[in-house]
Amino acid sequence: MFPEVADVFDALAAPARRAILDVLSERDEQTLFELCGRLAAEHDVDLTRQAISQHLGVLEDAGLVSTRRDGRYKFHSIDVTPLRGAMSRWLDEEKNP
Amino acid sequence: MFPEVADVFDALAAPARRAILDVLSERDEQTLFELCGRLAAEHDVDLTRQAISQHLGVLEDAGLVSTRRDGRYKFHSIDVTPLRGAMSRWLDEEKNP
DNA sequence: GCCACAGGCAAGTTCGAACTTGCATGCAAG
DNA sequence: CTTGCATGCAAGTTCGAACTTGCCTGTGGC
Repeated sequence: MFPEVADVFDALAAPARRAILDVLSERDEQTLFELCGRLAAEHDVDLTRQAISQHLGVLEDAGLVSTRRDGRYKFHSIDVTPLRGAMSRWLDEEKNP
Repeated sequence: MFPEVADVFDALAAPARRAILDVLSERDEQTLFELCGRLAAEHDVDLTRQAISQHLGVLEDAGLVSTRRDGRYKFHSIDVTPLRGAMSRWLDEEKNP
């Protein structure tokens, strides 16, 4: 039930999803419509709302985005914790001669 | 002409390529045939030699693998430098309140 | 109640990465 | 030079992710 490391890499593979993480790293707690606007305006991402929603679902399944529901709004935030776990397999094995 | 950040994420997207990096992180300077053997034996990667070669090409284009030619042998080594550059966009912006 | 807004679900299309197959190249040992 | 091994190139197939389209659900304001 917990996100796998492979899901993290799959999530990072799409440029649109990396742009979403960029937008969320500037400010947390953004709604789907806010994200769509910022992506189109500042990141040259011209996708439909549904496409962005699907990307957010992938990011959420990978554990990179957490959500909070409030009425008819759903706020999205970034969580970089899985990033460290995914990269540690190569970055932690530093040569210490 | 230098590898782009997007190439790094594309390279990391395929499980077979992550397995290649795992094998190379255990020991550098391995040939294509050595890699094929270790991948099949220890990582459940059952691909043809040509497939592994193509994956190595992608990794090399991304700057994650460096090569050295000696006669009819080609030795491959891992280079984690592009990994840090690719991840810094999110991991470096740590909250320092 | 009704309407407008925020978001979710599902089926269909398309396009490219991944993989295979077959042949070509280059080097080295005999 | 011939033979065998390590690698490279190129064309073809397949399968799934990405994206769109259309409709549905739910919430809040009037």
